[in-house]
Amino acid sequence: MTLDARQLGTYFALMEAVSLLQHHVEQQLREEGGLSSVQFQLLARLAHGPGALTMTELADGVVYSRSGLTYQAGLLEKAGLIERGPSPGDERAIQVAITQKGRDLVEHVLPGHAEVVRSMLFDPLAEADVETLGTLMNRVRDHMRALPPRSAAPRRKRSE
Amino acid sequence: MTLDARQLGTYFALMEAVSLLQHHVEQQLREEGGLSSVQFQLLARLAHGPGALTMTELADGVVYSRSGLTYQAGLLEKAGLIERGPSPGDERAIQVAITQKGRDLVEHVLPGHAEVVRSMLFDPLAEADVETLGTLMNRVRDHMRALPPRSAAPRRKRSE
DNA sequence: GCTAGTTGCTTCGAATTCGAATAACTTGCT
DNA sequence: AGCAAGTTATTCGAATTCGAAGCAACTAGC
Repeated sequence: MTLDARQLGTYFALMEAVSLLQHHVEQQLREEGGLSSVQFQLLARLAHGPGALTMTELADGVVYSRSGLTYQAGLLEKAGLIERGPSPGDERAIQVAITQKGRDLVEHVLPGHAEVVRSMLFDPLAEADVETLGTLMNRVRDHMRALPPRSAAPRRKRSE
Repeated sequence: MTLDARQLGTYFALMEAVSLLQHHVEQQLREEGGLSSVQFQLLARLAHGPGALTMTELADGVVYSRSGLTYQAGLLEKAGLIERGPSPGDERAIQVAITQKGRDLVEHVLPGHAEVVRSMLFDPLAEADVETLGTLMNRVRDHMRALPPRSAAPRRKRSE
């Protein structure tokens, strides 16, 4: 089963565009905030969310390995942007919370970040296109999230 | 200038979906061919193109740093999947060509690769959606490629 | 044909990433 | 209770990445 020409073209355009966008976003964040893209995503998730999250919840949101998250959390904590504390319910879990300094930094780089995304991604799209793209990618994203984890799906309790 | 809610939702869905897809593709390539995503892209580009490419041409296509490409080309050559030779016109350029073994490997992992992309990305999309997505992303990609290069940093005075 | 500047690639060091192994804790089963 | 199995986070080593510096070859100007 192979992909037809149209699918291939769509696939390549999608991956290349995102790759280019990622690259530019990375540079903007580095220049204006000294942050990597991953660090910004972590901070933004913490800043936007209601309260503290555990390491696992954070990793799930960013598609990151746990060990990589430990490393980044160490850097962010050393920089005073987040704080780690024990979790009330579960002794082995860690609650990660953003500090005021972290919030300030996110606020500081956010305009530039938004500007890069706007000028690169949304500039060539009409308003209706943005909605269309959003609808499609939300559908795709939800579909991907619902797929069984690749390779040897550990048996889960029956559907819930 | 900030992004509105619809733009944000579109942006997040796009990045997350591609991230998930990347992750699964990476696993499939590793399992079935012992290749990283980057290595596969390089081989695929060489296999599909007309003939040999220079290192720079290869790097441009994959948005990779030159030094990273040198490293990967070294690995691929050691594995016998590509060959590096002098370039006719320019003594300092390197012509990179794929070997038969490289072609065979690409052919071997291609079906699985296509299957992952199909089941994750195209499964939830109707035919018309694929065309729509392709049209939009091609437009975005072309727009991004046409933007002034990121490296032209106007102000470089922060010497710290 | 010489010298300065540019281009193509590689080498080097530092930072980041992942997976496997480990430690601490929780849950389930008998 | 007590032991086995699962979960959560970290540490460790190996692989990969990037940018800066270095080298060799080309180009332009004199």
